[in-house]
Amino acid sequence: MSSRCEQCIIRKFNSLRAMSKEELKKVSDTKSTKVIKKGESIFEEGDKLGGVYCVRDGVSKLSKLSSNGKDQIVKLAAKGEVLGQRSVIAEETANLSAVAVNDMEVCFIPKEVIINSLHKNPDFTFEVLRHMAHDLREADDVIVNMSQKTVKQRIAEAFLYLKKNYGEDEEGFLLLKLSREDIANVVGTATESCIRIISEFKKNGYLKTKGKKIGITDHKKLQDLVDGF
Amino acid sequence: MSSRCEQCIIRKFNSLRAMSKEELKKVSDTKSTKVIKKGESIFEEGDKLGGVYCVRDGVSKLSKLSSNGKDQIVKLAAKGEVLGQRSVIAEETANLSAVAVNDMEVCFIPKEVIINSLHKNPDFTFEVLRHMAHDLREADDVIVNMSQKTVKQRIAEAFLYLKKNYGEDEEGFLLLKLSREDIANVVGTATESCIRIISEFKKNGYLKTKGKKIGITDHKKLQDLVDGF
DNA sequence: CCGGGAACCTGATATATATCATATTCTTGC
DNA sequence: GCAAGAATATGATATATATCAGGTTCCCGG
Repeated sequence: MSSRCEQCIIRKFNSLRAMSKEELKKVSDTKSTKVIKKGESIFEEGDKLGGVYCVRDGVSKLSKLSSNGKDQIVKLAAKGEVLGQRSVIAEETANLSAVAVNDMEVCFIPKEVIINSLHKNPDFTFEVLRHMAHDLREADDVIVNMSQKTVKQRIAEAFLYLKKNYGEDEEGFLLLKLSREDIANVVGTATESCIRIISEFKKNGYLKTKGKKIGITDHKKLQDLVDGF
Repeated sequence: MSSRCEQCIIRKFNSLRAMSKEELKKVSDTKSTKVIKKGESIFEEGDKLGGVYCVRDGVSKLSKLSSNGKDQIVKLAAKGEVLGQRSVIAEETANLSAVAVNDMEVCFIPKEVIINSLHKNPDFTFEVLRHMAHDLREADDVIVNMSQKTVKQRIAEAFLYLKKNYGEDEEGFLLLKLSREDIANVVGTATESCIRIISEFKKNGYLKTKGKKIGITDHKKLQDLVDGF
């Protein structure tokens, strides 16, 4: 259960890989592993975070409650991603809530260890910076999509994204199972609209369903839709 | 015209302030100052940037062309801000275009100098990181606003933002003069819709105009609108 | 295996916003 | 100071999407 960070393969995928042996030892000695069940939250918008969370398994949705009472999902974070980094660096309370989409296992790393390395190890700092630069680009792209694409296009794009990032099973169904409500909250639309469009895609032969599972049957048509044809 | 960075007051407002004396000297020796006239671009989406641009005067709009042919303005950058940093750090081509909203003066700093400092000076790297963390938070907030607020709310918010960040003259007109089209592109709506809503706000007594100048006459009402009343 | 609650689905209708068309007003170069 | 083009304004209409209301299906705990 509580293995050593030095051996942890997850680390290879995030900025922790730029840490020195000693730093990793420090992290490993102070970290604690937590199991988060589906639907539970890791932290909430407004929380003061005492550290960051390294995702070992499962997927988390990062969302923010709007004044109209709806939750906007800003990002999905899977294995290898580090949550709470931005807030710790900016010394602000959390701007987003992190809720488990399925059962998760995360490692909590106290912020002191991270901050210490940020001040002493330029390689690590630079690595964190590179990741954040990447996140910022993605966020900018989301802004453009949100304001310039139709709901239909955004839903099509969401499915392509889910396929690309989380894959599908042997039968061609998406591995990451999101509720229609979650998809609606990613895309920024009403749940009913989302359901309606999924039905339409099914009728058109772009998607298939089996129980709650959803699979892509016409990748190209979805892509064309996103590109505006 | 071409003054020394060591004396430049602008620097106080951005991450360059964390540079050492020697680093600043290096920047100053390699930088070049450029004048950009209103409407001209500093760089375009897709350009390979050879360095970053430190804004000494004027305001730039950072925008991205969507597949539907519309320009979405993602951010406005004024005196003290550094443009192109994200692309240089991520070693990617520019994701956004930077166009001058009014006459500008910028300093071009070759990327080698920046990258060199990023690898050697943890204070500087951390400072850049903090700025980027801040930008990322703002971007996340924009995503939520874009998808959850009405056009009317977003326009109201835009005016409050312009007042807060760029101020107003003695008569109460906004100092930063944006065209209706630009405002529409910030907010992500059609120019006609934007004009219509501005007219409505004028009729309601929230705004006043004089030629192309726009002023806020009822701050509270606009704020209430944004908050959903 | 059954009952009940949650998730999903569909229809009718309301509403916000985009689009198209045209008029008016500014602004800028000559 | 005027002509011409750009920016602003406004009306009519189309369309996408939200909202409300009532279903059906799924799935889990007992």
